[in-house]
Amino acid sequence: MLEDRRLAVLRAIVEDYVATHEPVGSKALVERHNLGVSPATIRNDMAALEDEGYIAQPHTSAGRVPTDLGYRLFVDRLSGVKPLSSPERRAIQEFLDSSVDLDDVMVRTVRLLAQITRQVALVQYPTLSRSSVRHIELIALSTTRLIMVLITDNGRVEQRTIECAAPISEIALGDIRARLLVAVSGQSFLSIPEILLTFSGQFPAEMQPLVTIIQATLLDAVTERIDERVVLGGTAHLARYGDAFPLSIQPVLEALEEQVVLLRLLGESSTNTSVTVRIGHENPVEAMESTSVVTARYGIGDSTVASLGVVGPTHMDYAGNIAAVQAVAQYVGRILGEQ
Amino acid sequence: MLEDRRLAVLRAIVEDYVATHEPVGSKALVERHNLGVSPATIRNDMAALEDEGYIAQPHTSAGRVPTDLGYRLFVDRLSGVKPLSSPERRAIQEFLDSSVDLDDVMVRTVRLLAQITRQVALVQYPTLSRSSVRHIELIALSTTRLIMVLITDNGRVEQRTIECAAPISEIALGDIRARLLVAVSGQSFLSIPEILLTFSGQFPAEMQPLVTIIQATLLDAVTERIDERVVLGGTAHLARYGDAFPLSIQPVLEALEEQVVLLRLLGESSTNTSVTVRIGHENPVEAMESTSVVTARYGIGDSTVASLGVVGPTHMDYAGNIAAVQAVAQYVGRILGEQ
DNA sequence: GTTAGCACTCACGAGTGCGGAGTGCCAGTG
DNA sequence: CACTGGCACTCCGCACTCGTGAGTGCTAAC
Repeated sequence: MLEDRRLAVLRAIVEDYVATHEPVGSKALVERHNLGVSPATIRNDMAALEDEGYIAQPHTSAGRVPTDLGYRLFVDRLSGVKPLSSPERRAIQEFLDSSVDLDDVMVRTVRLLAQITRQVALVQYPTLSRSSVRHIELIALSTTRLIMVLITDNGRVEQRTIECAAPISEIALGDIRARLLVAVSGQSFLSIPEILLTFSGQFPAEMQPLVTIIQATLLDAVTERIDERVVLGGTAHLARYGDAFPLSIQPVLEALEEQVVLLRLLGESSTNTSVTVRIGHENPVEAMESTSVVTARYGIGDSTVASLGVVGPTHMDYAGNIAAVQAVAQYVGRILGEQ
Repeated sequence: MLEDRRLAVLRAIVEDYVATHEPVGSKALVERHNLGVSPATIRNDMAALEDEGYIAQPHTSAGRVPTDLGYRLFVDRLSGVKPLSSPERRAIQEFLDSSVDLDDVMVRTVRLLAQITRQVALVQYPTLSRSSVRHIELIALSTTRLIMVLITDNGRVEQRTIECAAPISEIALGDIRARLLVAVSGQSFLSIPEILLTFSGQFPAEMQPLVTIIQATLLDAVTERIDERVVLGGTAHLARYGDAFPLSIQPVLEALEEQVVLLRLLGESSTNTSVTVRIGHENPVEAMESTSVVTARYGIGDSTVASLGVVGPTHMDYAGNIAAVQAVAQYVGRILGEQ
């Protein structure tokens, strides 16, 4: 009973603070929410909540502000996910349905997510590690330069240019291309390194330099670059909070320019729950100490393919963002499955 | 003589204002620059410059600030391009040399440009209109879905997925692929529409639906999407000027998320001079009224391929940015030519 | 054409005072 | 024992004042 009210107070504080971005006091709290008690009682609860570390006051005799821990409790225990309205759902579906290729799906998704959450959105390309090779192409661009194009079964296209020391023989290249196609076509990316182990044996000595460099490039493409691409959108939303945004947005913008950072933000989401929320210092990136990240995995069918999510200030609308991220992840998975 | 000093005064004002971001007064001016005259004289010149619209004062009895017109004159008449130091040049070369493919060149270029200018950088992909087709590939991903991959002679890869109403016949697809390859291979993008006019005639009636949709997609790819891609980097630099940045950075960030805007910023650069500078209201985009854009074209050999540039506040270091943009454009052209 | 002097303007910062929102504590009540 | 009303206290934020100084325009002299 008592515990219940404390939690209700925390919830009310978070809701008010998210709405106003201003420290919230006991009196305002009882006015806005109809908790059936007096401000004085609320103050006692607040004092307790502060002792436990869920809220804090910026300075003496100011209202209370939720701490990271407070948001954590709020997210874990209190907030029911509010489902999107059906017009919203229809809009998502229609918007994503009109995509023409994978790039387009990614770009549209990131825009959509940024727009409905009014936060910075991240969308990771389907990971290569779960994909298999649909086609591989080797094409000479000049006498010493060729391009390798790799097409996955879910429509992702990877390219690499290769610079050769010696002039490329068209015949040798055709030969390698044909045999490589047979060897890797339909194979999963994870099995490629093993397949390549014995691949170069079938070629005569004079072709070895070319075979070797092609092989190395392919190996590099299926290992090094796995999971690499993340698209980003809606950075303008960061500027929406004038000075209200904790500190400057510069370090945040800087961090968001690093693919590595984006991958870390998205990457380590747990697999058991559908949506992962990382609040403030819980983030694995230092510059993101004053932001929260909401991510979800999306997949084609049952297999997990990649993650997407949003980044915003810790005082974000968690319920809304969680719902949006979840819904968009669902739809993206569906779209990719359909195509 | 008199005119000369006026220009020198304008130059000094611009330089000081760019350095300090604070209105500059007559006394400070004679102290920092050794113009051989007294503050009073400078004041007369300032009054004249203000009448002509080159400078303005934020409020009565404050120092002067250059207007867009002032910057324009400064750029046109006064600033000598300061060449990059040779270590800088070497760094550029080395950094770009280690790129593995076109995507990589673009990403590295935008990072490099953002880093040396400390501004937002834009780099446009080589335009398709000047490219020709090196290879085209059609690959079935499922029974009703196929992917078209287009490879240009400068290593750019374009992809499109195609959804068919009826199941795709592998044999028909192979046939179309072979003939399409013969028809468009080596042809310039501009000539593709013409070539396609008579292309479908050689196929029997039952293959027409498939041929038609492939043809339409190819046509779409070589016309609609031409010039479309611009990469962006260094947005964090916008946040560097606290309140000093004219107004909020939000509209600027929003505008920079639109590919169309980026293309307009880059696109209309004049061809006769090597570098184009557009100052404040000279920009074709409303949200960019308080920013300046420095762009240059880069090309492989003599043919113009695309543009790159930087975006920053009007009070930017024009001489430095012009030099950097010019140098980077040169090196990118060289790298793309080499590969 | 240049300079020195002078009166004037006005943004800015420091200092002051006050109101109000908020708190903690304590004593009283069902 | 939990809740409430009351009270003293803190301290932020705002408005106001005022002195200072940088900067200007004008005029008269060189």
